[in-house]
Amino acid sequence: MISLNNKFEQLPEEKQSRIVNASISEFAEKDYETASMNTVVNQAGISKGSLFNYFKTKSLLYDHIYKLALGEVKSYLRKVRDETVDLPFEKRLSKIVDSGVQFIMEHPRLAKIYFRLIYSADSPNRKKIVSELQKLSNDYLGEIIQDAMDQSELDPNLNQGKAVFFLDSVLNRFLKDYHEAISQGDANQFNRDEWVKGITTLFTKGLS
Amino acid sequence: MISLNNKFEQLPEEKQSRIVNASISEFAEKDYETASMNTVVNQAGISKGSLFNYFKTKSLLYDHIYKLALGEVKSYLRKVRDETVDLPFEKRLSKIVDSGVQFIMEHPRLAKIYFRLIYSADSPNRKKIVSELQKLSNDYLGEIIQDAMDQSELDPNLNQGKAVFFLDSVLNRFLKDYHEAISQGDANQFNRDEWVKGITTLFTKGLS
DNA sequence: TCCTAAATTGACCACCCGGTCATTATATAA
DNA sequence: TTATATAATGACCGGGTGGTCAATTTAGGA
Repeated sequence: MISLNNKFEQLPEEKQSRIVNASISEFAEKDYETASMNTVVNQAGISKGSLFNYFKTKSLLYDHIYKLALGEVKSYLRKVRDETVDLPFEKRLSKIVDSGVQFIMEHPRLAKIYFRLIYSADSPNRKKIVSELQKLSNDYLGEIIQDAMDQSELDPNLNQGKAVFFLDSVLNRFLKDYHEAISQGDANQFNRDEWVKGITTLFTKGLS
Repeated sequence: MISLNNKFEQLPEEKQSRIVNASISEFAEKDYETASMNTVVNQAGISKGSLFNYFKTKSLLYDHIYKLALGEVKSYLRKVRDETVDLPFEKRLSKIVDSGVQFIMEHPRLAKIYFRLIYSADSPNRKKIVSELQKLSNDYLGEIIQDAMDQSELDPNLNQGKAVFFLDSVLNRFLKDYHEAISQGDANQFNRDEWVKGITTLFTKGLS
């Protein structure tokens, strides 16, 4: 039952990674409709027929890449969650932001695909993908907020869903701006520590 | 010196609005690269040659539409700002959200172009446009927060820039989700009043 | 070494794109 | 009514797209 039809997975790893690499670059640079299979094959150094032999359609190639990106994101989230279970809320939040920033710096192209997917984008399975990501984020941030409530670092009676929504909004926006700043060269107009302190204060005491 | 070269503006209004209408639909439905001039001319009921006579390039047509959309947004913002100058922060915030929701319902296609532009999008002058929008929003929300600080509804010592960033993040995210929910039919999972109360509380007292 | 089965190739297909421009239709003034 | 200037048309162009498939190269067992 293992690997029925994916000829791609049978390929030597070096060739696989050439293809994956070229695909990531292309889907990071252009949105789904505009990304070109011709560019991918040229950059990967294989023939067009081969690519369409490995992936029957453009949509299936995109699927492969997106799942790969999502897997990376998930493992990052899991790692930071597990590494911070017994830290106080503020420290935890700080680590989350740090690891987000780190992910962006280590995988700028995957980050671009991620943001392209979340905001706008008419990718093949957009609705399904976005709701999957939504759930992922909800579970993840929900857990962290719940922990903070259990430890009485946040009001135990607060509306968890709303808190998650606020946190998610601000986090995503920060990371998106950060990513954009980096990919335009003029990075570190962002003081990360100060920013983290700001959002923690917002959550625990408000702005007043 | 008035209207040197724009043959478009000389057209009878009915024809203009047919073209504008078709263009808005197309740019709302597809992103810039994918949007088709052929679709526009067919939907507008004019010939291709004519459209390219009125607008020399696709990019110039997009410019026209985008400026039109931005004008509508601005007038909305101005209106709600002026109508709420002497209301308390919470009421003011509530009105802002309301007017955002109202705009989305009255101009769903313009809203779609707006969101497409802000997030992702490889539109011709993206960088310039986005920074213009950023400035608009900063000035607008900055003014409202400054007023609240002056009235001691918010801490007079708080970092205004940061406050604007938080508010902008949450507002935009809310409106984006709201817009998406509406355009998928399953609206009003959103309790607007409760949501407004939530964000006001967050800003004035935090979540704890 | 030869034969065969599988992997790889790139010319080719139908289609669509933004943009052009010679031709045609329309409005206006004489 | 006719001559002329202006507006509108759509066939056409070069180029790019996702996808196909007959022909070729490659690999491995006998």
